[in-house]
Amino acid sequence: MNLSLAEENYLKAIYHLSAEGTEEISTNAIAEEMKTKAASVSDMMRRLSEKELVYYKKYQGVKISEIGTKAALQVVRKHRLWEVFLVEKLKFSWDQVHDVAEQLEHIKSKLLITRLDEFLGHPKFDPHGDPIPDENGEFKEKPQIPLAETDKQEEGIVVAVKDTNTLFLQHLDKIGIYLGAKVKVIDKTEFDGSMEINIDQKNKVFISKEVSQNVLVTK
Amino acid sequence: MNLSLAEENYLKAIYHLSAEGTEEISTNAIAEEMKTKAASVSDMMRRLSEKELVYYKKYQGVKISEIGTKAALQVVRKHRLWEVFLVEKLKFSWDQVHDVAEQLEHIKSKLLITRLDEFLGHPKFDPHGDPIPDENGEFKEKPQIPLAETDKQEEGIVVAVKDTNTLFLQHLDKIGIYLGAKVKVIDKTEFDGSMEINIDQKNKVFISKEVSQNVLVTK
DNA sequence: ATAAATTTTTAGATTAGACTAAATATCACT
DNA sequence: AGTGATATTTAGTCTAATCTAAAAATTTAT
Repeated sequence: MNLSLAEENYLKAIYHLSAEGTEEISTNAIAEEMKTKAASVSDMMRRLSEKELVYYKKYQGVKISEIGTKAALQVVRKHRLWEVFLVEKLKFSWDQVHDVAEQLEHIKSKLLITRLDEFLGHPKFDPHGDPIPDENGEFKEKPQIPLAETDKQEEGIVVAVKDTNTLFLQHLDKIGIYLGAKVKVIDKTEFDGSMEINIDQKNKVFISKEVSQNVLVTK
Repeated sequence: MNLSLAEENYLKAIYHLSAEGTEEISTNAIAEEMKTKAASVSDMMRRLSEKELVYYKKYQGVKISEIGTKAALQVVRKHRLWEVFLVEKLKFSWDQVHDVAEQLEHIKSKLLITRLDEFLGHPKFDPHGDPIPDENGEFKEKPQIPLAETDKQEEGIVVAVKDTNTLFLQHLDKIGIYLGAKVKVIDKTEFDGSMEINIDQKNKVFISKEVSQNVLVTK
């Protein structure tokens, strides 16, 4: 199936919205995600529906189809492989990769992705800790829990962030939290949700609830 | 200046047509190069002219401007850097790179190109032997002469091809001619322009005039 | 259960880019 | 210089994607 850039972006948005909960996605939710207007979304849903990439009944929201999911996963795969390339080979920092990967994910070439995947050594996770689907769209999640839910004295490896907002990522850089960092909860304050943690058995830092809820770790 | 994909492609085409001879490019020549119709070209020339990327007088052909040249050279730079990446890092063959580089050249990110250039070790020539312009659009040609004009007993290194047609490149692969091959003219036949050459002091092959005119060498 | 608020869809315009057919310029030749 | 051939431009459509404003459906709240 040959999809336009806009179609790929809509599918990806719907896929992501589906992933985080409900199955039936509202027109407004998509409009917000895509930073466009509801009218444009309605229109596109009609077209995607004709191509059987989504199930769509007027006023009843939309649900991504099997083929739609396949297509979305291929875009996600490309996006995340490029992110690995940008960070590992071209030394981009966390907050620089997104916009560029957003463009690169639409390059159409099977061979390119096969070779890129090989070149990078078949990575299973991108620099934010998100899993990279394989050629068939299969992937497995790392079990991830918010740092906020980690108990005192417990340790974990930072594997992902929930919020990928640039300001947040820059804040993490500043504190010294990075992907793969080993963190240990030293102290937790119940009333404001803040905590004191130890990074790589070196730096001790205080982090707010906002931070601890958005940093995901594995044991 | 923010250019659309179509605008970039037109500028590149005009730039390439300018490079090989005349300054005033005809509407039809551009239409042929772009595999589109003359009417579409007229339309685009009007728009590029408004943006001062080309000088255009109705019925008098078009000439690329300074800013137009700068823009075209940046696209060429990106195209050729990506070609180096595809061939050297991802093991693409000569004839596989073009279509993909054609897409990659439109990715917009200054940082990406700076870093890619570094990663590749600031290459000066692409895999076809064509020079890669630097950030300012500067580059220098290797002195290149068609193999056809090389005298008997003379040697040269294959540095470029004139024709980048897929069938031609595949033919070269088959014969055993590649970029960087050391060739020596063993015999030349005047009446049909064919010649017998020696590749890397090993294989002896016969090549037609069509081939010898399109393979470029340096001494 | 009905009115008010909200969400979603439709209708109608707009823009970039391409196309065909028709009109107009230029060129080439006697 | 005039005419036929060729090249180029204009005019008018088309499609994908977007938008605003208006209409219609659904949800919420009294």
